Amino acid sequence: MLRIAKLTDYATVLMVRLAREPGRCFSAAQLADELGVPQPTVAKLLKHLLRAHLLASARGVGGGYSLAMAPHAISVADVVGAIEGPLALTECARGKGNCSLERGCATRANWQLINRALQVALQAVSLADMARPQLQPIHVQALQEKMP
Amino acid sequence: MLRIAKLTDYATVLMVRLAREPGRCFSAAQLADELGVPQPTVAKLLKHLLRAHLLASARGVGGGYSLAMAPHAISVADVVGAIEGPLALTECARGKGNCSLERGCATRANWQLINRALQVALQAVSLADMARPQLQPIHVQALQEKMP
DNA sequence: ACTATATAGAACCAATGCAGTCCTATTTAG
DNA sequence: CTAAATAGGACTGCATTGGTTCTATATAGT
Repeated sequence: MLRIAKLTDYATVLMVRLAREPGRCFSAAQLADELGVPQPTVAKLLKHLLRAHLLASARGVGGGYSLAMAPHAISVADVVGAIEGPLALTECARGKGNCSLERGCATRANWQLINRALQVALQAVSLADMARPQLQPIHVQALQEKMP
Repeated sequence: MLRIAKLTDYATVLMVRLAREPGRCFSAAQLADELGVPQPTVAKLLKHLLRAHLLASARGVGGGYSLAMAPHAISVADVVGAIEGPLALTECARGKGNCSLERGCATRANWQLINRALQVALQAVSLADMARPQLQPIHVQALQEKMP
């Protein structure tokens, strides 16, 4: 398992579609029709992505959504984060010790490192990359430099 | 989000505990008591881990569980896989196209690569590593060689 | 042989979270 | 002024998960 939510999956597909024509403005109905996903669901996702500042919107007739940044400046991590919130594999990985195991739980610090590795992996892939038919192998090297 | 299940978290804590004394045999009650997790829950997890061949068991009086392999030979990916099943971030990542987007979904192949990167990251960390107080930074380099 | 202590495996229940819908503003081009 | 859009909620049915319980089986010690 360890799967992302289905809605998050849709969101990435949406974003990749937008990334193929970065300037253009798409209405929710248009995207829903094109991707074969129900219109209300698409609309909801677009709102979420907007609030995360990944999209720009235009209201009224002829309005719609477009990318807020260049495709290469938006990562998969951004999209996942916008829909699912901050990445936290384990309960304790997001601070606030509501972990019943607290004392003697030596695995915590290690989970945070794994967490970080995952995040770096998702950040390494941009929408521009995803829009390409076949991505280059992901290079999560040099993790040390990115570590605090 | 993108979190592992709470039970999976428990499972790793259990396995790390066993990894600290690889030879020793622990009963479910013993582990439950030591970790502060309800006994039935611990028992269930141990059964799952057993079926995945990560543990060996001994029935009867004085019985219990112990690691089936050396701590360095069991990875976090093994433990996660034993509890949550095979890793598949997206619906389409696990074959069988029950993905409504099918046609024109160029993101699929790319998700599979991300998937793979994650798996490699989890496989790179063993129970022996987790048992250490502070893990070395994860090196998911040379991903190409591991790719088919 | 009998009993206490374990695991083996399955069935079961409650609750949380998620996918999806709907409704009511608000904005804007024509 | 109207039609076409987004903005932002609230709401609901369902699936998954966390957790329990029950029965069967194996084994060490007496």
